[in-house]
Amino acid sequence: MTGHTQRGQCAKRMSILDAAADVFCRQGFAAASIDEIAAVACVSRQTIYNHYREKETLFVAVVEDVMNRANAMLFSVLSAFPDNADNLEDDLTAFVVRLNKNCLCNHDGKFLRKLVQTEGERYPHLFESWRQHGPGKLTTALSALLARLAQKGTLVIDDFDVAARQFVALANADLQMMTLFGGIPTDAELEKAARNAVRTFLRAYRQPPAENAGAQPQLAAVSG
Amino acid sequence: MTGHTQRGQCAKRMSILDAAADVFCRQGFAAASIDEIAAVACVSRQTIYNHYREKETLFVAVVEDVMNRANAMLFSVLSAFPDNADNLEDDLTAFVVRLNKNCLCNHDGKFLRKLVQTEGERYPHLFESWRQHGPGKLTTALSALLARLAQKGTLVIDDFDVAARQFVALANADLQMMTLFGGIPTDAELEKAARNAVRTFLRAYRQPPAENAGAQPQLAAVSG
DNA sequence: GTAAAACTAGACGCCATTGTCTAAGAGGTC
DNA sequence: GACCTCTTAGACAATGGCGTCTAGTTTTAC
Repeated sequence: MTGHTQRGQCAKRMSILDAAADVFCRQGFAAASIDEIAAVACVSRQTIYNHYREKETLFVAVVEDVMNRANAMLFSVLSAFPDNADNLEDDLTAFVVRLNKNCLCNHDGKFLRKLVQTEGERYPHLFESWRQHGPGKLTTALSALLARLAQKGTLVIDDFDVAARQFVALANADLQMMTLFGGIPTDAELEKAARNAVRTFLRAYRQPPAENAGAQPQLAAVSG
Repeated sequence: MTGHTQRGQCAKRMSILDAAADVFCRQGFAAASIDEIAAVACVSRQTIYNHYREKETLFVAVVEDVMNRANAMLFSVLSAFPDNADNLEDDLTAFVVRLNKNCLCNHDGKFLRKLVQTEGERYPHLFESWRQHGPGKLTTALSALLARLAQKGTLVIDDFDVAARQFVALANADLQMMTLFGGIPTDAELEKAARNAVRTFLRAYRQPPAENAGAQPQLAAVSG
């Protein structure tokens, strides 16, 4: 009965979710029509209503689906944060490239950002979840990872949360304009943007080479 | 005939524009209804159709109105960019506070950002104009202003455009999350965010003091 | 005061969309 | 082949918004 019929159903469900994500992202919730979603998904309109009772249910399902994918990807990228300090600039640059490419500048990232800004006030719980598991998690995790580097004496950081936010901000500095209107950066642009970001970040936070010998430089100025 | 009737008409027009900006910003173009705009503006629906032929005309008028205000404000803020290098940290911090408060975190800034992201692909010319006179202008102008500081030997910058983008990115690093979901930062938060941004920017770009003179390595002045 | 212009309130037709319903087809298992 | 479930295409009522029109009221100009 159920069980093997599931494959077909599952395929339909995914097809619908993908199509709906596409249309919702382009049109926004209000302007997106079920008919268009059905057409894009190559599925009858009734099938959509069978799986998801109404438009809003579908919308919530789409968001959760995209969020799950994005969270998994973010976790995966974060787990490859450089651990040792030789070649820190190159390693951090590669990390930023992966972060931008797979989390912030890809389809899902664009969708979630757009969505939160447009429908965030109307669906607060949805936004809350994104905030905690998306960028919130990113900042928290990065903060811990930077702390690890600082503990090794590679970086000098007074406020890890601030540094984490600045790291992300710098990583996006060159791409923000492009991603804002939907452009997808090339590999070369990603590389260059990441290099710029990391250089500036390291200039600001890198442990300066011990000038006098065992001088502990820069006693981590006051945290705000 | 015309001329003095303008006052009443003009008041109505502005009232409509304000109300429409409010509703369009909250609901998005598709979900915004003329009836609601009329109600918010305390004006009959027909009056709206008298002034602006149809919904899209009204929308374009609103965007242009907000853009003009925002451009004027941006110009005003930019013209107060610090010129001399004594007290650079404090002066830059005050500048960033003004920039964030009056250009990026205020109603108009929020509206334009939201708008571009939601309707930008549907109204490309509108977006183009914003891009040139809004953030595009900001980056270009900042780039020139930073060059002026660099020429005085205060800052060491290899790529002014990159530095300008990073300056803006850092200025927003701590506020992005908040402004994303519509929150308006308090004065204290603005101050702190600006201070963090400027400190990191200066650590990365400030001319290092001559090393072998009376050098404390990098005073990174902690001021309050 | 009078005439013209602007504003209001409401009714109206039109169209797109949502969500339901029905009859028929496709695909699988027993 | 019989049966069951999922799917499809299309018809359907209901809703709501847009834009027009009309009749009546207020404001402004002279």
